[in-house]
Amino acid sequence: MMDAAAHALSDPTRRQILQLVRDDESTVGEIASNFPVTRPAISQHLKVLVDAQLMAVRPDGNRRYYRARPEGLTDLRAWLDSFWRTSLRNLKVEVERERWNELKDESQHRGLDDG
Amino acid sequence: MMDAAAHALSDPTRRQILQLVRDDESTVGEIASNFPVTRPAISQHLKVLVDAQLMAVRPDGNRRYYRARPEGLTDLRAWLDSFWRTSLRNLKVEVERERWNELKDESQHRGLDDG
DNA sequence: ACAGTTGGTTAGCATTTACTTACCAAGAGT
DNA sequence: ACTCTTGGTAAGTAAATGCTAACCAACTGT
Repeated sequence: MMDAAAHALSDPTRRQILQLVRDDESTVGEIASNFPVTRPAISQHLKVLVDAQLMAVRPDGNRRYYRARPEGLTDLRAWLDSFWRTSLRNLKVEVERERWNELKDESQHRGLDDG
Repeated sequence: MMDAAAHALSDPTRRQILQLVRDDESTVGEIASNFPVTRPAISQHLKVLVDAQLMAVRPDGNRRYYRARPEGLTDLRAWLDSFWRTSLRNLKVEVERERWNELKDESQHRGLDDG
């Protein structure tokens, strides 16, 4: 599920492909012309992206139009978001605890100085 | 930058490690005990995660406490969010255009039937 | 019918990756 | 001092990955 999406996004070329078709569908040739690698390489990347449900194909006669499929990112985004949120919350709680301890220390020192 | 984070997250074991230390820091041994692989393997995964800035270490005597570093996800999250949002917006626009064309067709047919 | 375009697939290659075993260094506890 | 615990590092290995060159299939336009 999410494994496929995470794996697909791990390659920089594949991320660039996604960005390239983000706003407009385009053919394999068009996509490949934007990269320093051969068309078969792009074709293989496209297969990975389609398998991961991050892209969809629309055959039209001779050509095949590829477009981005944002829904394919849902699971990964959910995971990332959940992780990010709780992790950050924990961090904040800890920082607050530290600050609290510092304040306690200060007041204790003040108490000693006064006594 | 983001490449390292994306690459680090592409491995399921590394994602599980992150989730494991999401709420509490823990030592290498503790982490490793949750996986079917040897401790050196975990150590290597931890190196990847730290290099990608997704984790931080706190040495304490003999042990090393690892914790998640959510800030390390900022760039990747931003990329994903931006991609997801604009891509989805484009999709919506297209669906609306299609629906519009359908409506136009319908009214044309009605016109023909009436004449 | 036939040449050109478009793009998926295969085989082979070099590199990377995830793993294990063996080893080593540093701190902890007796 | 010396042993045990903890964990990083190195070498080696099998599998996966990204690439190219060569090939093939399907559709296009003449």
